[in-house]
Amino acid sequence: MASTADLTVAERIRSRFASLTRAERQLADALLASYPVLGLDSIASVAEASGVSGPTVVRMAKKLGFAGFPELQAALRAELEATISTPIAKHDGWAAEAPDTHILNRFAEAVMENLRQTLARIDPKTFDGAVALLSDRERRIYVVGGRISRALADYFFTHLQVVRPGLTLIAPNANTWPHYVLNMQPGDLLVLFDVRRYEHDLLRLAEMAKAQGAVPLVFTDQWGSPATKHAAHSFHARIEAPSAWDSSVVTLFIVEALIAAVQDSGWTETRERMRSLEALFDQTRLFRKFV
Amino acid sequence: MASTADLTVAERIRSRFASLTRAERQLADALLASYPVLGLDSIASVAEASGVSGPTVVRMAKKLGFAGFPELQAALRAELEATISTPIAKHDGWAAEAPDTHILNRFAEAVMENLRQTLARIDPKTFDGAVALLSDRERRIYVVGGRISRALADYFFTHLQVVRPGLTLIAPNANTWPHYVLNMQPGDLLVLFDVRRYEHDLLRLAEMAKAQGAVPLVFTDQWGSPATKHAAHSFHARIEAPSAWDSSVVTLFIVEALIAAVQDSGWTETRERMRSLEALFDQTRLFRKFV
DNA sequence: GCGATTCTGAAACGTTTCTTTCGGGCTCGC
DNA sequence: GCGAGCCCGAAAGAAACGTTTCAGAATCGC
Repeated sequence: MASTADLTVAERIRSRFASLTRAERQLADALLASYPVLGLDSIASVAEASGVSGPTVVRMAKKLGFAGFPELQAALRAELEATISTPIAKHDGWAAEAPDTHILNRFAEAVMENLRQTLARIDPKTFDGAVALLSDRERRIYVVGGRISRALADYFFTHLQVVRPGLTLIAPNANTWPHYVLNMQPGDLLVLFDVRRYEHDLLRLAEMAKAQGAVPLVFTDQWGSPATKHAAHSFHARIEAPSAWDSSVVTLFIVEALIAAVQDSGWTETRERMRSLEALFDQTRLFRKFV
Repeated sequence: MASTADLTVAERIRSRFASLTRAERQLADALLASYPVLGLDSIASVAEASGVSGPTVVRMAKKLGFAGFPELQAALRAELEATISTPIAKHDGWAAEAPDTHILNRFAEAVMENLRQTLARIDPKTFDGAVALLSDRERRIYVVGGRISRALADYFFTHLQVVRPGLTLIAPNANTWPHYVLNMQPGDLLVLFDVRRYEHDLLRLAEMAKAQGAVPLVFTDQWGSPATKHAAHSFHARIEAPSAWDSSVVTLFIVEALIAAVQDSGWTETRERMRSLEALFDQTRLFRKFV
């Protein structure tokens, strides 16, 4: 059956339509009419939906070159997968002069796959919900991270601080955390970065904050920090990498996208704040004018 | 079950993710990663593909509000039928349930384009050269970043510190920088993060360090920090984003790939160091054992 | 630390599904 | 009109599938 190996099920049906019997044509019509979903159902369902008997379904599957009906279904699933989720990590995006096995290209492949799968998991409602919370100027925002994710927390804090007031970066030392909780008002946000290995203190902090009426918002990995149990919203970034460590690239992506969205939601204010910031920089002559 | 009756399977998974167990999360992740095709396969296949057991699949189906796995499959087929008529997401890898114009998808497009173009520009020789320098245990390494890129410098420092000794994170305050320069030996590395707007002090630091015999290594954007003039190697990450700020995602990508490469170059030593680190963590009981 | 609780997969079980058999029914040619 | 040959589905048999049970393992709370 090598000749038909790479044809789709639909193509096989059409090409052999002439040699099909009456009942088989009736079945073929039904399959093509609601393609490919009907073919993914059981034989009994397919048979009933197309008004033929079970054996007819099996016979046609064999006529089309399959060993049996399950093999036809497998072919349908394979088609579907190819149609729906073509990997974005096409090789054209790679460092062309390095071999495929170079760490750069292996890493690129992993990161693109992480991004693709993470996007498939993000619920836009979660995203928009988080944006709404972060945009609410009435709420203070506390930001905290773990050992590795502290840099991400720092990044988040630095950027959002430009967009809006009322931010606090919680110090790394867990001993001081109760002090922050003491100041939290109901409705305040606790933005918490926690990727494996999850830190117990962060879970405690989330619990304490929640008890105080604060709203936890968690950035974590695909497995999920235990703190997500208490979270109003949580973001799960896929972090796999060809390395002894996990990749934070996708988490950073989410952070940046969130900040961009918050910034959009109050753009006139943000613009004003950025202008003020520019003026302050000019005064301190911290930066060169331009390059 | 009326409340969840009209949710998609994907939505049900996401909304109940927090209440899933470890194995169930692993399964949920796999299902969403190749959604919806994987879920249309048999329990045995799903279980194997996601590395869990059959019973786990059944249990999760029930947790999601279905009578059993077949009912979940039926729901998937129904979804597929409903969406199959609409043109399938051309932009594979996007958040399929959000419109193309949603900030998430616009950001994803920008980041992937950044990654592609950056990879096309990276010379593997530069990369390998930097790896060789960073792997040389004879050289001390000083790490410094600008206002925004400080978080990246921090991240770089934290990870490389596990891989090898001899790292110093330079404090943000430029006043103290001459002290560090004073201690630099010829051959030492200065890893410098500088994206626009380029900071004059960082340029000065690079000049001073070079005069002392140190070797500057610069992470910057596509336009290039002025400090690249003095650099032994420089990495230009493309940083465009649909936002008022630049994206650091690709820079972080290069950082992680570099660290992975350095780690590979001295894996036996790295492994030993990581074990020691584990032991230290165990002693301080800073982390929970696992998920 | 040490029980109580929860989680998890191997194995057994019952069910559904797929396949084959086989005889009635239909078509077509003469 | 009549028989040969093909088509078709009911029913039985075979295989795969989904489900439940249960005991070991991991985790949690004290």
